[in-house]
Amino acid sequence: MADDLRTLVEQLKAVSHPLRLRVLALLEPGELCVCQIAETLQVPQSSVSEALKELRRAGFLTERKQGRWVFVAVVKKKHATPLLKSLLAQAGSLDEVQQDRLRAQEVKAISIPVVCSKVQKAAQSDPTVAHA
Amino acid sequence: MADDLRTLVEQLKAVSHPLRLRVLALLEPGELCVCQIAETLQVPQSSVSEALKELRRAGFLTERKQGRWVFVAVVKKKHATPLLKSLLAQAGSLDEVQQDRLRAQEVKAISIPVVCSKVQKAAQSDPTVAHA
DNA sequence: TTGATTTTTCGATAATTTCCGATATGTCAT
DNA sequence: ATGACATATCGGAAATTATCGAAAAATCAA
Repeated sequence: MADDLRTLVEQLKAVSHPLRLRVLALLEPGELCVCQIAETLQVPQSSVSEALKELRRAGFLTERKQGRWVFVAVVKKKHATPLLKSLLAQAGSLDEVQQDRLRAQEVKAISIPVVCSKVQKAAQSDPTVAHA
Repeated sequence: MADDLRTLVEQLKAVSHPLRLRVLALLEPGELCVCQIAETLQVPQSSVSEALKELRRAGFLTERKQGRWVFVAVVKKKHATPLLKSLLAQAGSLDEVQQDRLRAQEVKAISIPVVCSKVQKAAQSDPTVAHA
């Protein structure tokens, strides 16, 4: 999939960004929907959406639409380049990533509609800080 | 060496750039001096120097000063992260990289002082095109 | 249909990066 | 010391990217 230099550079650019790398690493254990990611990482939902767009363009993600929400996941190992695999391995051992994953567990314990509305309200009300 | 997310992102940024990635891949087979790289890739010497600075900051290169010139090489496998290794493996199979390496062979057949003066003259005279 | 809900896209500013000629630094030879 | 040469750094204009609120699009439910 990275059969020329430009493509490889684009893939690297996709992950050389804190949020995008966190999102990719967050998804490794299993799929999440957009609002779950936003809530887990405490960032605006539109930022998550744009991060996902880049990761998709790079070929790192797959999508599954279920009703109104979109679940994203890392491509299966079969389709992952060696580079992606070792990137995930290396990222997976980082504290910050492990904490994100713990947080995702908590978020997954809440029903998706509740998480989504939480994210939406956080956007409306308070800028910078994340609700109460 | 990449024990936190920010560090890993910095390393990825270092290689998510066509020239920097080409330089890194070019050095895998063995050390070269700055002017050899500039001549091989047909880019201004200052651009090479800045590319090397980033790659060094990321911890990918080692340096050896010999007289007026500086030889750079990729760190030994012992000190390379898995990520760096698979990056080099993947880059090494790209056509563009292989062509660069062939060109480096030709450049290495010329004595270094001659190569260096060539690079220097190319800078003075003709912009964009590479002399006659 | 309308309204509610989730995600994407747009818009516009700010911040960062790229690029390369010109200049500075450092090193050798004399 | 001086000059020649290799590399590094600077300056600053142009291009790219980041960020996130606001608006649009898409989907479901009634």
